Amino acid sequence: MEDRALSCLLALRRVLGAAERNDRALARATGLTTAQLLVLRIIEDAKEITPKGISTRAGVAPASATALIEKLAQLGYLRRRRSESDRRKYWVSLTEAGVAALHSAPDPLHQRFSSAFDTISNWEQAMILSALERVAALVADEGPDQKPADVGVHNISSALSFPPEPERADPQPDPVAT
Amino acid sequence: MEDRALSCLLALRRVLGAAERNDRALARATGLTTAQLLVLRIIEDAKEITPKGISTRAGVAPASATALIEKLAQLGYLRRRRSESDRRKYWVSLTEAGVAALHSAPDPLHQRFSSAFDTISNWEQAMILSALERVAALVADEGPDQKPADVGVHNISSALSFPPEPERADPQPDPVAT
DNA sequence: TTAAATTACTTCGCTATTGAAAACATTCTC
DNA sequence: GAGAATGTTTTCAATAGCGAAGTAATTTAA
Repeated sequence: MEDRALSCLLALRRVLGAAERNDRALARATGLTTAQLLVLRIIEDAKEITPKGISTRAGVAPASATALIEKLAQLGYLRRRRSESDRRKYWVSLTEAGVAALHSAPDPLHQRFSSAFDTISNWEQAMILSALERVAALVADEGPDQKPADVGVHNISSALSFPPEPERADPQPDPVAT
Repeated sequence: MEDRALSCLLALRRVLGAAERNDRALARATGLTTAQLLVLRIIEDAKEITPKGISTRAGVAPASATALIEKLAQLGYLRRRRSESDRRKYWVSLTEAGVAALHSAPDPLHQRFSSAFDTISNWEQAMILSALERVAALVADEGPDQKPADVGVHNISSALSFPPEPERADPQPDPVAT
């Protein structure tokens, strides 16, 4: 059992190494950080999302989300419009340029992963996703009182899709001053 | 299906993020960075090693090795002595304090992961390990011109073991001025 | 309705890390 | 040897990311 935990950590380390090597290549090639690209991807996936949502999904601090958004906005890749129902927050979405940048920017690791991922069987995809979510939870820095035991297959189904952003509304455009 | 690949990458991102945040927690608690701890481990393993060797094994830039060594030297955890055969370089080794610090410093991530890991069911452990191995393989970048061996560390370093240092020589003490 | 607590985001100061180039030492070549 | 090329370490400027504290909007409670 010990060995298994260690093996997990070693596997993670390999993944990490590949990711970091990839980051540098990407930054040199496209001028976009992996984190920036990830944010673009998240926004595209969500259509519209708040800084908090980005922070949560990307696993970065809120302060970092602010910086990432600001940078991408400066590049003209996204637009912001204040929420009407809650004026503390705002909605971020991709511009044409953002979509273009996202799709033209190659991310070797993500592409490699995605295409390889597509070739494996459905149930294994689900298993992998579930396992990763699980590991993310295990490693998450939260209170010591988790509830780890008794997890079954329902885990997998719950891991299958993003929790959709609950709120959806707030139609009118309402630009945010820089 | 697309979503699943993305979700995997996002989960991975969160794991890496947690590892990094963990580094900071470790730093605050013990005054040692994961990278610093790794360097201590490397030095202990090698008995005596040059900055270049540290840089290579830890997978950090030479400039970073300099900074790490400087910091650890200030803490009194290591000593340096100029090489006699080649006066460009110098040898780094642990002090008593360094050995003590190394052995008393816990690695929270490793520990937290391991203990959490132990509490989950056997089949799920196996599933997670299998999935991680799979992901590592999917993501592996055996580039034709890159030597991926022992590059990129930073986090999850607790799971490391080190390749042996080839060189060995150069005995006499010969302190290096700061 | 007002005050307190919560939530969302931003600003600021800091650290770790890096690439590029400087500063030296060594080795190679003529 | 002299000079060039190579190798080792350091300095420097830049950047990403974070935590803590601050601001603003919302919700809860009294």
